[in-house]
Amino acid sequence: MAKSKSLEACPVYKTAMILDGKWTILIFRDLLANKVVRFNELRRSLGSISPKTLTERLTELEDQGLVSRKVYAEVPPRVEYSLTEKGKGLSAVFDSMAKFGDKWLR
Amino acid sequence: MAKSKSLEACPVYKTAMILDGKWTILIFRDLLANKVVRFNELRRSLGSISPKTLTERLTELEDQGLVSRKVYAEVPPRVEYSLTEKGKGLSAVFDSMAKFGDKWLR
DNA sequence: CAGCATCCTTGGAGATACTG
DNA sequence: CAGTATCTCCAAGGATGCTG
Repeated sequence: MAKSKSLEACPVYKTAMILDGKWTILIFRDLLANKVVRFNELRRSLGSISPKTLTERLTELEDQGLVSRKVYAEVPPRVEYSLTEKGKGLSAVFDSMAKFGDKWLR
Repeated sequence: MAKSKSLEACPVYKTAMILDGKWTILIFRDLLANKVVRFNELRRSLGSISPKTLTERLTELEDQGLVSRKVYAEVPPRVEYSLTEKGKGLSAVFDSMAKFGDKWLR
């Protein structure tokens, strides 16, 4: 979903832009289910995502304040991802989507 | 958002697939606001969508049973689009997205 | 009016190899 | 382990002209 000018005012549209991307909702799903996840852990649970794409999505989500990234100064490196309060705010959206899906899709 | 195998079971994911596409949520927005809309009317209110794309989206939505298409045997032709009950079922999703947007975005 | 047929462009994502 | 750097590709959309 590419950006559309003139709609940056619509809260529904802005929320939709957050959820855009082939893997985004799956990342949220994992982060909602597990409080804290590491990079390769997330990568494995998503299945076939490339590291480039995962990094891109996570960086975007972090820049939007939806995901927090904690780096531990260890060897080997450890990085943990989790949802911020803002990110957790999306759970209501997911709930309503689940309800719709359960009722109308298959 | 391209399809991902193995997730056709997740109701959230399936709902997200419905909403995918650059113009889809905007089309729903118009159809939720106005009970009935004609092709060029929709086209104008969306702004810069190409007729090809609008036809594609509407056909998809019709195939999914979300939008109903009524053709009147008149000259010039008149075609009216509106939401089905299933389509209206998405309003709860839009509501929760609006709430999130209002609270967290801007 | 409501599309359809064509051609073209773009960027999101995949694959793979490499590094601090 | 957690990424970065490249290269490649395809499908979603855009632009435009035509038609029943």
